Amino acid sequence: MTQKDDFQLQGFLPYLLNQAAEESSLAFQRIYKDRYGMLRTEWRVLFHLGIYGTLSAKEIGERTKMHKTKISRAVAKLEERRLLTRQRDEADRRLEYLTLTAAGQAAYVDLRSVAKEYDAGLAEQFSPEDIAKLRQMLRHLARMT
Amino acid sequence: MTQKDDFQLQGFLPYLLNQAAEESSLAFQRIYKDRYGMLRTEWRVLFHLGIYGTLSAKEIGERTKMHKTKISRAVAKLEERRLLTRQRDEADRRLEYLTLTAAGQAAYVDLRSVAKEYDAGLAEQFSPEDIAKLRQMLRHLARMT
DNA sequence: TCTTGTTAGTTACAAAATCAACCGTTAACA
DNA sequence: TGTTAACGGTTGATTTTGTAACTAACAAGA
Repeated sequence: MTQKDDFQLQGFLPYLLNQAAEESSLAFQRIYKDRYGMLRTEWRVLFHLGIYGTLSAKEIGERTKMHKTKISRAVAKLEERRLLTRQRDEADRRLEYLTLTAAGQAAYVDLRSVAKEYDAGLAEQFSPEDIAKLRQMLRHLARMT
Repeated sequence: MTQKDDFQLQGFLPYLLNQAAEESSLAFQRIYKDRYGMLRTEWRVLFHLGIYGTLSAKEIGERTKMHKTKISRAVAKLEERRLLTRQRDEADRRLEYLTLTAAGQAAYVDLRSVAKEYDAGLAEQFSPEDIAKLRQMLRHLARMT
């Protein structure tokens, strides 16, 4: 209970970033979980395919920095639920191209609109300049510059 | 591969925050893991006790927003490694007060100095005003205002 | 051709997180 | 009191993640 030293955990960036990330993901998580039974890994894959169209698992890995086993499992789940299909590349048979089905597209479009609204709700708590600055700094910290 | 729509995942705050949090925790994680075999839950408990002195598990939960089972298991591990001790509250026998041992204090002091340096390394990538603003916004998003 | 190495992706097993049920203790109140 | 609910904390079962080893396919050089 007693203050023992002056280190501020609330100022430590990795901690602060984690808390902010967790808190800010909570309500959105509930939506994709309740509505589609998805995990974080799964909506990420879904969004990448929704945004970029057909991609291989490898390309998704490069873009998300998720480990390949996570992607493999997320893809398997999404395929099982008929939200995406795979197509083997005949020129290089190690590769599989992943594409959303109509149902997958629909799920993506739905969740995308939720995400847009959700993001706007977060952003409106700050001035447009501050939010722009925040995004820029986060991209830099995430090495997504 | 084809651009299919204009939604920017790189602008979606929950995603961006997660990526930044993950990336910025990586090197620090390696240190507490390699040096003390700790998990994220464990260094968080250690830091809270190091900073605030004696706390109950419940108080740690309020401060960290970690689930009580996580705390229970982290505390058990830290006790097992003789980094903290428990003392039952005789007035309310449900409560246990947790305090770092000398070894726990030493681990805390060591990791705190690592954290300070680490944080400084992150912070110096931006101007002091920008970093202050970032911290403030993150605290707000984390509801730690 | 025949290694040897690398790559895309999967699988098996261990470690960790989550969730619900649980125990002992205290509080509320009929 | 006696009974019921709430609380602090733990445990066990299930789910999810992480780590390594694996398969199948391709590539490069001798």
